Amino acid sequence: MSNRAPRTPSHQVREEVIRAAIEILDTNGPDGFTVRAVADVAGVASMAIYNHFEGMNGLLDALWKEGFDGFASALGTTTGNARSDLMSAGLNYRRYALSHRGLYTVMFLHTFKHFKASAEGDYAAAKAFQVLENLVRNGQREKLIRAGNSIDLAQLVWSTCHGFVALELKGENFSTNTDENYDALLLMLFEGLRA
Amino acid sequence: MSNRAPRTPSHQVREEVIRAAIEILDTNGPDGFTVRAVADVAGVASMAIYNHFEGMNGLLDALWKEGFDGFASALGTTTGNARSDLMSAGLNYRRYALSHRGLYTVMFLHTFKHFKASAEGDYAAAKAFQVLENLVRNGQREKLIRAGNSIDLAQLVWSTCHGFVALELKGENFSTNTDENYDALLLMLFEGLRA
DNA sequence: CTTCCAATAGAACACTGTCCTATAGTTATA
DNA sequence: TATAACTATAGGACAGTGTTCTATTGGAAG
Repeated sequence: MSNRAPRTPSHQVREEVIRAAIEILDTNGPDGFTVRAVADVAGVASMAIYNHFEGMNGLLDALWKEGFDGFASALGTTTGNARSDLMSAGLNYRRYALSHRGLYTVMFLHTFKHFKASAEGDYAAAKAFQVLENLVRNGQREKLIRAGNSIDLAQLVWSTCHGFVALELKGENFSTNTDENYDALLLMLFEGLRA
Repeated sequence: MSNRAPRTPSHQVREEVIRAAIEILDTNGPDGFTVRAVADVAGVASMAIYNHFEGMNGLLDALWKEGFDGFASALGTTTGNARSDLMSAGLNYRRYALSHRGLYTVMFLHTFKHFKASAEGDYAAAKAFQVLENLVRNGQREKLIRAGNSIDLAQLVWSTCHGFVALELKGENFSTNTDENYDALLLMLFEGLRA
């Protein structure tokens, strides 16, 4: 007879590992995020992380890519109205970050040991940024945002949203009514960038 | 005869350790930041970090406090003119962060394993935030900033500056002329918050 | 039914934070 | 000055890290 743990079908291992990794990061942050812990939660042998990814680094890169792809989707829900698209992008930025703490941690909040995003990872990040830049350009076309380098302006939007969310997730938020204050941040942003 | 390393005088050990810790964080970030590495760079036995601090956590807490104290000083250079005080606080925010990468990393950018700031650490952070809040209040008194909860408004200022700096230090800056774009960020901020 | 891929268990390595012990340099006190 | 108290040092130990290697065996394809 066999004492072995039941074998996870090959085609499920990868997604199980990613699901477990996100679960750990969502719940505990980077602290308990180890190869062995991820494998345990996934119900999979540690070696799976080396066979299906390239170790911890490869797993992080997969999370990075998944994170930025989802981020681009969350920001890019266009309705045609430039103003509401910009506003909802701002709101969705925070919404995505709060509902995907783990992925946002990998993308923006934590420096994982030895981790460096791959070329595809950088590309995914650049594509997410491009979504934002397009929104800015649409806003400029509609005279909602002032003229100027759209990359620079998009960077300002990104910085502003990220700063708020980063401090909120780190617990460095001294504001009491955080939701309303984020609305105020977005209004401030559009007021400060208007044509 | 003795093969031992020369002994560091007691009253110098603490500052040597802190100096070494900052040096490592400034140069390599959190990656090579280990008890043994800090001790080596400081020219001190590893045990010093346990005798003079409470291990790695205590060292991080000391850096946290030093960082926020310096931060408060950097932001709080008041000249009497509310407008220029606000503007220079914004500029000094980034200047401090860039010239104290290591401390800024401890304060805002990295989640160190098991680290939780002490009560005194939190107090130092709150005091630094208060400096910002006072600047906002002065701005409100001078009708440079709109009425409203000064804590919430200060949080917006902090978020905005932090977001830009965090992305810049993380290398997620797509803008070309970063210095000018930060100036634009501050102008956007004051435009968006004006009375 | 046989073959072959891959998921498993388990050991091993260097490196991490942490703690313990023993030694010896430094300082303070008698 | 001589003794005592303090503390910086060396070095080992432990449980966890990421990583790699081996051997076994479940399960799917032929």
